[in-house]
Parts: sequence; structure tokens; C-alpha cells
Amino acid sequence: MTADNKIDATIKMAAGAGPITPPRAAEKILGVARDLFYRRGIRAIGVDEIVKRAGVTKPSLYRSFPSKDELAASYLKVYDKEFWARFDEAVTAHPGDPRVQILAFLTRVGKRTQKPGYRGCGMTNAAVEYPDHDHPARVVSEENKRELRLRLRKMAADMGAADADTLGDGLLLLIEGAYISGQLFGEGGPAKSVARNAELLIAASLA
Amino acid sequence: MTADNKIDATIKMAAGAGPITPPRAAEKILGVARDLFYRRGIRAIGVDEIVKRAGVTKPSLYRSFPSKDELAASYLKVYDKEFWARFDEAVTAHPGDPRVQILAFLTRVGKRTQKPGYRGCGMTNAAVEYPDHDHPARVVSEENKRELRLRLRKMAADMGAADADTLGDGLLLLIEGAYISGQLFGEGGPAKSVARNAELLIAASLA
DNA sequence: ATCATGTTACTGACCGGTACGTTTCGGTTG
DNA sequence: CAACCGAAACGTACCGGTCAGTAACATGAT
Repeated sequence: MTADNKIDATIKMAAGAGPITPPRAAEKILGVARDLFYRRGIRAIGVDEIVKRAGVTKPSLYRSFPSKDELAASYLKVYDKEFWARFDEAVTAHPGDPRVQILAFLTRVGKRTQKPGYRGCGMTNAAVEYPDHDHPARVVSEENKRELRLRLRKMAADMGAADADTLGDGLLLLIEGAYISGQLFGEGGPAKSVARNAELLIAASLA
Repeated sequence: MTADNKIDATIKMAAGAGPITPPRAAEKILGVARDLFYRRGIRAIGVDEIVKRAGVTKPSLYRSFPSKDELAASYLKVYDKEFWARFDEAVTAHPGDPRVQILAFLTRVGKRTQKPGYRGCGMTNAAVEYPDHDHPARVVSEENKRELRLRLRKMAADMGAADADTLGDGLLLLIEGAYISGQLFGEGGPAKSVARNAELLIAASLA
């Protein structure tokens, strides 16, 4: 929906250099794929439906993306970018206070999970759909989660936690739990208390 | 793998009454489906592969199960039974002490998530694969999670937590997070600290 | 002989992916 | 200006393979 700009990088190179003008079709395809893959799952969506909704044809898809799997990976790269934008927004809003930073992020996550039609984290869902570690989509997901784990552990250390790695991992468990519970229970589910539980866990870890 | 007994109930009725003799094929099919669905995902497995590995043919499958979706639901009913067996085992091992009960359960979960080839919770994975709330497989999953939430909240209340619902939900978030992180990170992932984090969260919630 | 079970062979729909012809458009010429 | 050209972007029509599901027949036990 948002951020239709800056998706060029995820589309395979058009010209060698210069102010490239990526094909219009590729943008439409990636936008539609993003929406359908997130809402209904990657395996559930065929390329025919994507090109139909995008108002283009299959060869246009395969000229911009080498395969459906790579299109899925491109979708996740967009998702990854938007994720870190949201994360860093919470971080920069409270400079020097990692505890408030993570709480601000989790408050927003908690709210998002309560919206109707919430479908969890696109990365997490893709990893569930594709157990194979070599799958292009899963590679993007795993990289995102590894990086998130590192940052959470670092934030826990900056808070002064005695066992920072355990606290960082605990926060990651709460986050992933919120993603899943959000789509499992919908409104009124356990995910709405993720920020409060993180607050308690942090308090116990700093004592 | 375990508990090949008592799967009869999940197979659609054979005879009207009496000591029914369920078809051998149905058991084999359900056993193979259980293994393949769990390890590689439901959508990823075709009925052809199931019957091939089970050493039977397709009509045998469709005489015992009305559809692939219902076969998936049957697999999850087996999974549900085994889940509650594990859960109740931890409960009955420490009568009257809900805090130790949940900690014992989570210790086992933490260990399971570290085993190679761990693929998370079959229920959770199925819910991710099938967003539609009407899907037979998802119905089973949602029922299991609803019940788990209730029991966790009750255990939190029995512990004497001031805000029992929040603690119960927090424990559920940790559990779901462990399931997902277990399959995302594999060995050495955040899921190994799920019991320790639950311990901290409980301590903070009882103070 | 009956009845529950297992088997062979098939259906139409859809899967991801592609060979090949058509359109569009910016740039270079006379 | 106009005629042209070549490349980039696009569409038509199709590929073999696999999907879930089934009709009709064979087998074996009681």
C-alpha cells in the first residue's frame, strides 16, 4: 500500500547504468504480489492471478523477475525495508533510551495486530511456508530475523541487563508471538498485551 | 512417530457401531500425511505423494477422508491430542503448583525447539498456511489455541498474579515465539531461553 | 454371494514457465 | 519536418507437468 517509491532496487537491473526507467509493468506486478502474497500466502497465489490483477501478462512478469520464487524474495525485500523503517522510527524517536525505544516499537506492533485483516509478519509467514533454507524467500526472512536478534540483544545490553542475550531473545520471542497470535486470534487476542509483558520482562531482567 | 494408537477417532466412521476395524490403509495414510504435512507443510504436499509413500492409491485415501483439507484437519486432530498429552504430563507431574507446571512444560518445549529438523507447531503452521477461518485445518488450530489461552490464563490466576489475563497471554506469546523461532533459527536460537524468560516474566507478574 | 476393501485409468483445472509475433517510442538521418 | 530504424516493452498462444478428485473394475474374506 505505502511506499510505492524505492522499489526499483528489488527489480532486476534494466539498463547497465544511468537514470534507469524500470518497466511500468514490474512495479504494478510487485505491488500486486506484495498485497496478495501477504494477505493470502505465497503458495496460495499463482502467477496467473498476479498478472491478471496487475493488468499485465505473464511474459512481462518473467522479464522483470526470473521466477515466482524470486518475485517472492523481491516482495520480502520490500517488506524488510518497510520493517526497518518502522523499527528505526521508534528508535530515533527516543534517542539514548533503548528501553523506551523497544516499548514504543512494541506498542505500535500491539496496535497493528489488533486491526482486522492482520496477517502477521510477512517474513515469519514466508519462513513457515518454505522450510527449505535455500529458498530465495526464506533467505531474505532469515537474514531479517538474524539482524533483528542482534539489535535486540544489543539494546538489552545497553539497558544494562545482567543477562542481555537472554533478555534480547525474550523480547524476540514476545515479538514473534505477537505476530502469530495477532493473526490467530484477531481482535482481543494475546498480542495486544505484548508491550505490557515486555515491560514486565525488562523490569525483571534489570533487577 | 509416536502414538500410532488411538488415531481411529480422526478417521471418518467405518461401521455404524461395534468394535470397528478401521481400514489399514487409512492408518497408513494418516501416519504418512502427519509426517509430510508437519515437515514440509500442507500446501507443499500433494495427495499423490502421500498415497505413494503410504503404499496405497488415491481412491483409498478418498474413501477414508472426504478431501485433502479434511485429511489435513484429521492430522491436526492427532497433533492436538498429542499436544495435550504433553501438556497434561507436565501438569500432573507437579500437582497444585501451576508455576512449576508451566515451567516444566516450557523447559521441554525449549529442548524440542533445539533439535535438528524442528519445524515448529503444526497448529501454528497450518494457521499461517490457511488464513481463511472456515478452512477445516484452521478450525482445529484455532480451537486448540483458544483452549490453550484459557488454560494459561487460569494457571496464571492460580499463581496469584494480580493481572492474570496479561500474564497468561504473555506466556502464550512466549510459547508461540518459541515455536516460530525454533524453526527459524534452529539450534542455538532464541527459543532455548523460553523457560528462563517465562520464569522472569512470572516473577515480575507476581511481585 | 455379499460386501468392504484395494486398484487401474482417467478427468478438467491449474501450475510455473516460454517461443514468438506485435506495439511503442526515442533518436538519428535526409 | 518527415521518414526511418532499432531497441525496449508488451501481448497471444502455448508447453509439459501436477493438482485434487472420481468412475469403473478387481480382489479377498466371510
